[in-house]
Amino acid sequence: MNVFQLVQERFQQALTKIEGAENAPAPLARSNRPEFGEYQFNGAMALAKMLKSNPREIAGKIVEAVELDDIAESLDIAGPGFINVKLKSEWLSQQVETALADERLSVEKEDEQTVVVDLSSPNLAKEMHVGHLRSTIIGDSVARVIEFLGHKVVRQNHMGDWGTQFGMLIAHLQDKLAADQVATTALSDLEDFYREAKVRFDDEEGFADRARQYVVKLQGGDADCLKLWQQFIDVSIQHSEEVYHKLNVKLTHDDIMGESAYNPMLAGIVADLKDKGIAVEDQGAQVVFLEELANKDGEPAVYIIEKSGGGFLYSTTDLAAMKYRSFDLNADRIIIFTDARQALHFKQAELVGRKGGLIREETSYEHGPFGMMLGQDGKPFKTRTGGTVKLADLLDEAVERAEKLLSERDSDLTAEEQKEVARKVGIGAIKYADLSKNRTTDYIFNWDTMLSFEGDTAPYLQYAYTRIVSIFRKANIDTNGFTASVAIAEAQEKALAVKLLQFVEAIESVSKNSTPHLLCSYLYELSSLFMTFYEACPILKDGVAEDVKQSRLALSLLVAKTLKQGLELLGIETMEKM
RNA sequence: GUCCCCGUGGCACAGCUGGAUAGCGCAAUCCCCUCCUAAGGGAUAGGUCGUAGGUUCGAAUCCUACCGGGGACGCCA
Repeated sequence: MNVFQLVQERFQQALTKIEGAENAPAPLARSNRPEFGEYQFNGAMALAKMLKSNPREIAGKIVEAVELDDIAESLDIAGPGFINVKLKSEWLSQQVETALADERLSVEKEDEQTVVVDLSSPNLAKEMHVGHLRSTIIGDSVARVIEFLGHKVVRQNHMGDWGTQFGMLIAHLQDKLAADQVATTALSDLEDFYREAKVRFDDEEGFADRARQYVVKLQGGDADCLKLWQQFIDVSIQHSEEVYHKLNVKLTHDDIMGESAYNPMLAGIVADLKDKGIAVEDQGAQVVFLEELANKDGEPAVYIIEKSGGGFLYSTTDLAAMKYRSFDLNADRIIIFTDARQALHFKQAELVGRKGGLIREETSYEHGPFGMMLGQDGKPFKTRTGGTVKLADLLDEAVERAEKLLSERDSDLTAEEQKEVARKVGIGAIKYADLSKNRTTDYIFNWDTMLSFEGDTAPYLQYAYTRIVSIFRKANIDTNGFTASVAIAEAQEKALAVKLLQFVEAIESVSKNSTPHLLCSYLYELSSLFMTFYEACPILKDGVAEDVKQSRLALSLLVAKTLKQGLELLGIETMEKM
């Protein structure tokens, strides 16, 4: 049950009964003040203008026409013509009871779509660093949400396993082998190996050309190259999977669909686009000129799909991926999470794909951009020694800090339990710090903010959850199958109930916009309202009437269930004690 | 040069299709643990929403210009 939608539909219906307003929009908003009720209809003002009438008069007509008696206790016209909807406590109580009895917490499934989510996509030539965090966890969360809403989600880890950098690595490895050095040792620290190769690529005469030749050989299926390449891939994938495990991300080996997987399609894509007259040869390379993105002088933008020396680029791979996802996987939506620098690339890719029939008309192609992580100095994030921060190290640090905090406080947890709690808190804090931001711009990485356990953080949400579980434990009541009749009386109870029913609104907007931060803020607000309720409305204390106690227990339990479900959709774990 | 993104209290951020007195967290000051876990609650202080125009009954939100920051723009991904 989506309350927002329900109320909006009722207003929409009401408008059809008013002459001249039959097709008018029905703008509804959530109220920001309790005295204005829970929802407000803002359409009267615009409508009054359209009908050349008085807005408050129009509002009066709408109030008369709208049928909300079953759910609203009052409809007030305020200010220039706002219609404030105050929901009935009895109705809210009943909705809470219904949601509590429903495994899905009253979240209905949507009509099933096939949604391809392209996430994480690390560059396998390097160890995962902090910059890979966003694509991985934002993609993971959005995929979970869409799945929860009843869709078929195909996760695709578009690993960077096929570009120029592998030619570079192979060339370097070849030289090391020729010099009788043990290659497996060299591979054990991929990061160093990559750095060495990169230095040679940038500085050493002739090395870059050799590297490029290796790429062509690799893409052409040369057996020796493939063998060396495989060595890098295996080491690197194993490393990524360790990180995913630590991060509690739902990505498996089966989700890997790296760039190399599209290799057999690349030549065909280019040939097809040439046949259709979309791609042409220019300066030795195969390119598509895009008039749609021309500058003021009429010069079209250029999208290169094959290099002058032969050899394909990530643009070619992305076109192949587009085709595969749209036609073979039958995707209704394709959502790609990468950093914002690639925005133009994906815009161009879509233009080319649409022209060339590489994507079905009904497939939506969406890029979910986000900013890069910067250091305090505003430059790309580095360690004190100048290296990039490894993602695995960041995660370990978070867990260590949580462990330290836990060991400093009184606790009835065993050492083992403490460790587990610290892991969930530490990892949760990092993920939440990132997921709760909507920035498409670059943002400053700060250890202390990211590893804070106070305020608007994951531990705050986890803490709210444990508090509720603790109440039930103390009262010796099983949460499984617990039901009670709910009777909302206090303001804090009502605010909490209203927020609880808005869970579906939150996750639907996450699905629609691919923005998990909306779920973060929802869960934070819910927790915050619970904390207020918890302070103001005693549950187990002496003097609380039995029916009130039962009602408050039910309300609390629905909060716990919503928090647990919501956090799970963010990929953040909960615990019974902390 | 062209295009894209961003500019909200000391810091870090929310503000959905324009709506009623711009929210939240850190940090600051002050309260609250014989009481369901103080990783908490309550209160105070702090903002001409980059600047200037425009559209509108109404603008942080839409439009234009400018300033400032970041990014992308043919053989990296």
